[in-house]
Amino acid sequence: MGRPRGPAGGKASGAARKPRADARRNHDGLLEAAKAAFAEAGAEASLDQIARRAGVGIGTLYRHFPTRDAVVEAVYRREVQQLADAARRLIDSQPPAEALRAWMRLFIDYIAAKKVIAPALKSLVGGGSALYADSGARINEAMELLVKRARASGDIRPSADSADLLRALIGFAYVNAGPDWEASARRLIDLLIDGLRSQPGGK
Amino acid sequence: MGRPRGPAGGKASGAARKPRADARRNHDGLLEAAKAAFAEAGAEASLDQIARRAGVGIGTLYRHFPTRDAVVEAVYRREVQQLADAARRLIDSQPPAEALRAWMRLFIDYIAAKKVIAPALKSLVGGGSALYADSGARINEAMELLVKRARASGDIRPSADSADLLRALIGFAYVNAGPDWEASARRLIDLLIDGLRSQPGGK
DNA sequence: CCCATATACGGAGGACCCCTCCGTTTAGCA
DNA sequence: TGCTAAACGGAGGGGTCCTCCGTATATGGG
Repeated sequence: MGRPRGPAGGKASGAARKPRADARRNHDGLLEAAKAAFAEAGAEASLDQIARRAGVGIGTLYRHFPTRDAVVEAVYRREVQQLADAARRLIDSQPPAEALRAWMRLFIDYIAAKKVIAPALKSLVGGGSALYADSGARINEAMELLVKRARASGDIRPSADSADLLRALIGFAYVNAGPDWEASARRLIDLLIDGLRSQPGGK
Repeated sequence: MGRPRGPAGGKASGAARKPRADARRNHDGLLEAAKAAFAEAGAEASLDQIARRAGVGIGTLYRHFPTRDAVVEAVYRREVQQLADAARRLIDSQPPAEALRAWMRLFIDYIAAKKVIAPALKSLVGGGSALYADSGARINEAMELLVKRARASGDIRPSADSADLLRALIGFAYVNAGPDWEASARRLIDLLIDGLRSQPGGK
């Protein structure tokens, strides 16, 4: 049958075709619209509305993002990356336990600014869809790095577990309503840090 | 004109009529069906299905419970009451800080058994509908009682705040997925207690 | 016992949501 | 420029929550 004649050209396998220009444009537009919609309406924002806002059909949205979770994940991948990077910065600029505290506070600030991130993280620590695995892993690594350093330096008890702390942090952040929730979360972080500094079961 | 002739009789205002027998029957049946449905399918169980299961129309369900939250609230009011009562029992049987720890663990056990309770409590600590106010208040009181005693006895730091701790507890409970979540929640409770026993900011 | 009427019932239907499917349009290589 | 693979878009199916209103019935005074 001869070689294929279409623009698909050769490249049997391996490098995928470069996406079409309109596809890329729509992809970006959808992300922008989703980001805005989530910030306004929380993670419950309707996908139909997001598509309309981006000026594309709902079908287009679903081709780019197979499920609503995929939209959320895509929107916040970048934010999560920033959060993870911050951990490395903090660890270089202050004592391990303080870096841990500072990062946890930063985490809370992030949730406050973009509430959508919380459900995404919940699925990390829980049984949610595997789509969040990537972002989740980054956060996990950041937390683990901070905890390891603090443990190694003797700042916190040796039994400190990074997964536990992450759960706690997500929990604090999840209860994100009421005028006082941010302050409350910060107090709770301080309480955890104090607990970590004391001896287990000690007075 | 004259005075009303129907069975409504006089009683212009004040004591409401006794509800009709069929109404009471349906109310109970709906609660039973809802309890079962929530236990099986979690808090997301469909109201249409609950109505069908109870053998009544969806309209009947909505007359008895104006919103889905009202159904959840009604179902779990009793469980919440038990939890609140447990606080009083615990406080009489062990030292204040230990009573606090034991109650927090009990709370986690409750969530594990009936996941539906969690969203209800979230709305307490957050901005949810006022329908949960009643159950929420009971839990709040229980926590406050425990914290006050422990503070008064000097077991925990004077700055301990019961609302903060309740937030934390709800947060731990909310992240209720993964095989390890209960154990993790218990470790975190211990960590909080250790923090509460230490001096703020102290080593 | 009967019957008038307040009370309760039930489900069709509206508004919204998520997601699928497929006929139509278009970008971009040859 | 022509043609084909890629991308588009929205109708529509199945689901949810909740409202509305015509119909049925429990109940207590006469």
